[in-house]
Amino acid sequence: MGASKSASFSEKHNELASLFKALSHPARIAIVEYLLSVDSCICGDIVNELPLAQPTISQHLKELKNANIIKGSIEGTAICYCINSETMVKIENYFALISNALRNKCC
Amino acid sequence: MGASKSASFSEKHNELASLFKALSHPARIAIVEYLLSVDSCICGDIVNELPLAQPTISQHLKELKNANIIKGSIEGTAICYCINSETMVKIENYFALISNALRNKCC
DNA sequence: TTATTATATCGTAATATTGCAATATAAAAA
DNA sequence: TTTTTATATTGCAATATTACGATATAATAA
Repeated sequence: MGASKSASFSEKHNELASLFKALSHPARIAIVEYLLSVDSCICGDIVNELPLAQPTISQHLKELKNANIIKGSIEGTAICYCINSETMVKIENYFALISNALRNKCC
Repeated sequence: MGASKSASFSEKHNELASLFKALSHPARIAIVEYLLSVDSCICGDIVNELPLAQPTISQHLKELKNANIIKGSIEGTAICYCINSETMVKIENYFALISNALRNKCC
């Protein structure tokens, strides 16, 4: 048989896994960090920042958008992408919870 | 052509992506949360906790171990797995950094 | 020694991801 | 309108992941 027994797992576990999957490619990490590094959200030059062809970047942006990690809004001809801080805080809180739980452990 | 242009990206971006890739499957999230839920690290019963065959779980454990998300030590016949809190704190700090950077943004 | 028990590895089929050329779409500029 | 510019979609080849049966390994129990 093959991939994806996701139906066997809880909604919560699947959602978390999807979030991390969106961040599981160096190009997508690079996009997130690039969006963090620029002052405003006025983008449209992500294609020139990465060593990938335009369709590939478009695909990565789509995955980040589907995972709610970035938001995109039409700005004339270009599309303005920026990071969805809500999602970032959500992930931060998850790990805060984890490392808090770990503080009461031996190991 | 096909997958993985990872050589084109920075070491840092590849490392982060690998970490998130290790967490990008619901079974591996379930393993992490199970390890968090048990009091001690005495495990060996992860196989009974998940709806997957033993070789599949062994494979997932290997990936989590390779990513330094869990640690395993031999405990007689069984192997005792537990979460590597250092790595968890590392990820937590990364997102703290991100949401901190986002506080100075408009969007 | 011979079970038994727990985990790992191998081999392989099913499926998913990645990357890009070609092409489509859609808005602004000429 | 036609051209230009920016982004999205399609189709497909290369590659990676997922899952598991069969089997190997390694430690303890009988």
